Amino acid sequence: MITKTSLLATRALVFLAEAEQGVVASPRSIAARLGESPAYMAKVLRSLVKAGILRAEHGRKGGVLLNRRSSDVTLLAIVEACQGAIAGSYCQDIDDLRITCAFHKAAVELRDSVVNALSRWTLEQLAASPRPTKRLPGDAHCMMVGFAVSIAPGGAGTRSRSQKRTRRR
Amino acid sequence: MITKTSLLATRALVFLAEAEQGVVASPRSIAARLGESPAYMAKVLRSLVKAGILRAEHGRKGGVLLNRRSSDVTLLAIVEACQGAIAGSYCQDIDDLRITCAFHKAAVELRDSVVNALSRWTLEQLAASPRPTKRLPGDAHCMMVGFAVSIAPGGAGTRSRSQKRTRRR
DNA sequence: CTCAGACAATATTTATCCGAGTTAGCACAG
DNA sequence: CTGTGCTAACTCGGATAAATATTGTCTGAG
Repeated sequence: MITKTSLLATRALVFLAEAEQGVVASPRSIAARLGESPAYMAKVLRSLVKAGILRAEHGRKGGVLLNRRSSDVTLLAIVEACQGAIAGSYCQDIDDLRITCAFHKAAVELRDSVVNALSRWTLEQLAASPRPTKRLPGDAHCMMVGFAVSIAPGGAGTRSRSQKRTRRR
Repeated sequence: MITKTSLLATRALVFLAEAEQGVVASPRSIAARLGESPAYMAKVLRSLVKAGILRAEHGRKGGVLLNRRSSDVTLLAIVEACQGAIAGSYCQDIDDLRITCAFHKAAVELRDSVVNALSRWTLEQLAASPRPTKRLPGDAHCMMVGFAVSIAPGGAGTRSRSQKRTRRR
């Protein structure tokens, strides 16, 4: 539902939101800080620039920085920047729901639920509490911190490939 | 979000709900009626049997029939039968949300939104209004009727392969 | 450093196929 | 009328294949 790309984008944005205002960070430094692949990070950040969430600075000391206040960036905007628009409907968009099948109505309701849930959260809120406040029970890990857990349906916890390859600091 | 497999399962179940009570239908006949591939239909129906939504009858005149009242079958159960459990959370399941990061809280809220939206709809409701009541505007098509539309993010309408190959009646 | 892709690797979804087993229908011999 | 054998139509549990999507890398130009 939320892809690994969207999660990485969120983590990068939280990192930038926590940084000093106006600080320009390069994809390489963000990737190093988060323990992820620089090439992949660059790609993800590009889609955030394209969506207007980030602004890029060219040149030798270039990189990216937040283009809006973190209170103005919703989780919906982040997810849509990475995954594209939340599916409109499972029938084509039709204004008058009275004439559609019941399944269409259910699909619209589902989409609205997802959009509402994602819209309620902002980058500011995510950055205010970016990590667990205590040690998680058992061998649970927090994905915002960097141990990837499979989020496939019925997901079993596994290390992502990038985790295996990229040395964490 | 809702895969093509889940959609096909829903269409098959609506078909069975509309049929007479207790009627056993074979995958081949359901596939023919819905204009889909018999082999794929058989596979989809097997997962519904496994989930207890349908019951199978062996033998020459075998097939499937509803195992519960249609008012007791939720859209959530159908989707989970096909796609697996709606992702628990993007961190491992943790009861005490007070100690998790904000993103975890958002993820749990998102999952709950999806589960709630899907739980609100039953097979009975979907079967009560299985088709649009009027001709849809433009060249829009209803997926419950059988013209597949791409539901990928930013989806553009396309014919599914099975639609191209299987002659509709 | 960014950018815009192209490309590659991996994973998931869609779809088919197969052998073993179950059940019913039918032809035929007795 | 009964028993037998064959055939056909089904289920089941996977394995396999094709198509699509996601993750991740690379390159040249700026």
